[in-house]
Amino acid sequence: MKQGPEPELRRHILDTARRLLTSDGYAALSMRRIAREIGYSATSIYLHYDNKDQLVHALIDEGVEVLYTRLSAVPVAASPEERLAALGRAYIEFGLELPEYYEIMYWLHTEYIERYPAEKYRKARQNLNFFAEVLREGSAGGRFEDVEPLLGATAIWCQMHGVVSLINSQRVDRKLRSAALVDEVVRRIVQGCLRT
Amino acid sequence: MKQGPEPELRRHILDTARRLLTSDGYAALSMRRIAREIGYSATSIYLHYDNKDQLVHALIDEGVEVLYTRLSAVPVAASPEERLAALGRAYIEFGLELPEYYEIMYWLHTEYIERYPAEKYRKARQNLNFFAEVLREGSAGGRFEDVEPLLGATAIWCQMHGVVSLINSQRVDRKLRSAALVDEVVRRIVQGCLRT
Amino acid sequence: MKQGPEPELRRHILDTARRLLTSDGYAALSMRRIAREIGYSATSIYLHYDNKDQLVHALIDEGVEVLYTRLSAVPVAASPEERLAALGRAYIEFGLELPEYYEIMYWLHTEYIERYPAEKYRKARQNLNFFAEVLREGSAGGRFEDVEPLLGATAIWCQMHGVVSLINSQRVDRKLRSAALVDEVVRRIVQGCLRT
Amino acid sequence: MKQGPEPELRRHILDTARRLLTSDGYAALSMRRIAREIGYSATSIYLHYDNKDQLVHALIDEGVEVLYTRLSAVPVAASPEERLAALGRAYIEFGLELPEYYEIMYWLHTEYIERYPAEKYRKARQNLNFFAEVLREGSAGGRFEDVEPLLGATAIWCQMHGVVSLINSQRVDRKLRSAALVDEVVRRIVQGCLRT
DNA sequence: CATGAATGAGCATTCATTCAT
DNA sequence: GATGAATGAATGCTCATTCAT
Repeated sequence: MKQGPEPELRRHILDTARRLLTSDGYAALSMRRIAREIGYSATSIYLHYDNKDQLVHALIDEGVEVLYTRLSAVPVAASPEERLAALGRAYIEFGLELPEYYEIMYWLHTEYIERYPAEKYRKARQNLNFFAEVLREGSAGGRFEDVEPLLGATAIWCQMHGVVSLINSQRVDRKLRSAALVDEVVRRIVQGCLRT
Repeated sequence: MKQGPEPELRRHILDTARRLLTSDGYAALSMRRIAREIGYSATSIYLHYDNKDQLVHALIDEGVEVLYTRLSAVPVAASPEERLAALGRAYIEFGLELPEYYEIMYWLHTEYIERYPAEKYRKARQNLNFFAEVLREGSAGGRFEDVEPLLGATAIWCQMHGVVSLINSQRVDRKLRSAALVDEVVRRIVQGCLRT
Repeated sequence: MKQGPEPELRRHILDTARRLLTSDGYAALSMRRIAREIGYSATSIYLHYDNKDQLVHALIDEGVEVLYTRLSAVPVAASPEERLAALGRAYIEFGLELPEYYEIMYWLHTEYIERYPAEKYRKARQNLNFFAEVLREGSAGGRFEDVEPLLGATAIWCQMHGVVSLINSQRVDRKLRSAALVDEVVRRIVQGCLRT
Repeated sequence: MKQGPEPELRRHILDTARRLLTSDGYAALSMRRIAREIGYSATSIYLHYDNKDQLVHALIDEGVEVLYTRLSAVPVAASPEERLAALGRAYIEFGLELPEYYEIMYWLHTEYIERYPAEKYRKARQNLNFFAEVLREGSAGGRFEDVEPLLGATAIWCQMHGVVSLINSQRVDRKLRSAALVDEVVRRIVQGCLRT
């Protein structure tokens, strides 16, 4: 990957790529289209990214990074329940507020994931640890059911990813307010952990 | 949409399209590839579907239909909890066993959703009713928390869609067995409904 | 390879390709360029040839075929010397009169040869047999030196290919008449075989 | 052409160009690839060569030069036959041992020949004189047939060029050993000159 | 019912070259 | 001497679609 001291255009490229992806869908993410949009020749993009793969990977990288930053910023809480709720809410809000960052991580077909460097992949998984950790705490404190942390965290991930994914693709009944759905999902995330 | 008296080829087209989609990915879903695969000319497909949109819509229709059939076949159960678990399991199994039916509904949908006829869209929503119904029952019987049924059903949908989606796109840690994750998700679906 | 009953355009394509190759060189042999030249869209060429490789192979095929036809047409002769001279002259004349057929067989880089079907390759070699055969005859009759026929034929091939190649690429001194050079080469071909 | 006081980079450029040409074929001979390979920017090459034409011409120049040096180094011999054989062998060995020097003179030449300066062209012809000279000697001494020296030399050139060309492009039957073919060609070169 | 012929638009990528620094 | 940024043109190839038959 190239890494010049001129990151302006790189930013422009990434932002435009993201905008295109969310506004016009997967098919709009073409080198030519991005170039046209930023008013440069298609060739110019190749001055900053060796090929489309690397550009897409850069997009994914940023998504992973931003999510990590957001989860890191979740303040400590009085109880595991509260912390879990806060983390879940942070994840979901990230997905809803920055769909252009979120969707690139999930919309893109497996083909891009296959070529995604294993090392970065591991970093992406790190975000799950926030959840595994709080499950461990809650479990140790006796408040949460004893469930294998990775398993529990992944199940919670399913809930969070599901709600972000359905809302962003506008599949949720219009009669429902998104905020209400998010609240309910968060409530179910926590309740699903409690010892019965 | 055209509706000739020769449904054999239509079947052949849809099946092939689905097979291509899951075997070779999104990019393989082209009129030409389908035609080549079934041994007909590309033009022939247009005798049965006006354009690619309509073909894709037909694929989605079938997915909705098959899911409906599966959910309808879930037997009555002794308790709302059991019925809910059975319904959830049925949904998830549908998504995992027939990814070629499931993915086209959610993965491709996003690009075709705008052009998807509103009337069919409503029919797709019907599948949510199975879940809203059992929530109503459980709530009436005092076992379930009192939650607005559509809201609760949608939250459950998030859980189911999330797990299907993450497993099928192979994003779940390989250390986890899919079956275990599904069990945990189902468990959390039920527990999320219980009165506390 | 496609093989429709509509060979007109195929002919047009092949002829144009050959003309371009000899007039404007290797780089002019592009699908788009051919298309532009024949007044069709680039896509149309793909209706007749699956890809560029197959088109080029078709060009080579025809060259091999025409050469074979010409060598076959060389009449029987009174002596091996005369037959050898006639064969050599036929080969060289083929190369000089139909450079567009000859050059495609030799100019094109090895990359095309690597993908050339082995079976056709063998057929191309067949043309060497005409020469091996007459060497065998001459040797049996005691007129020619005893040299392994394949070896001798290949050495003669070098002479023929060399003269065609140098004349066609205009490397021969302008003071020399081509006809004189060809005569001299043919003379040397025969004399190189004679028993000393 | 530019002529700076820094010939190191020029050397580096030419060597790399040649290496690329023989290792990865014709298509690899691009300014960008050369630049990448030597670790300089593409622009830098233009400090030493006005354009690709001039670079290629420089490559050809060197080929002509090296061949001249090799032919010059052929020691005097007892007889014209021996000297002719030695010269022929030297030419062929040059072509086979240094294909990166030889091929650029003949393979690429065709596309660049039109723009090759006439003055250099004449120098290239000089190499033919070695052969014309020995023909003259042999003829004077009565051992060789009386053939116009330029004509004879050119005919011999055809033989040498043919064998180098066919072997290097791997068109010779694998059953044949290159060394045997070269021997036979050299033998025929000499025999073709002898008075009968 | 079915097809072959045809096309314009699009794709990712590479190229030789220029120009300001 | 050297470079980064930039570009227009070109490449092989695929696509959805149309139309006359």
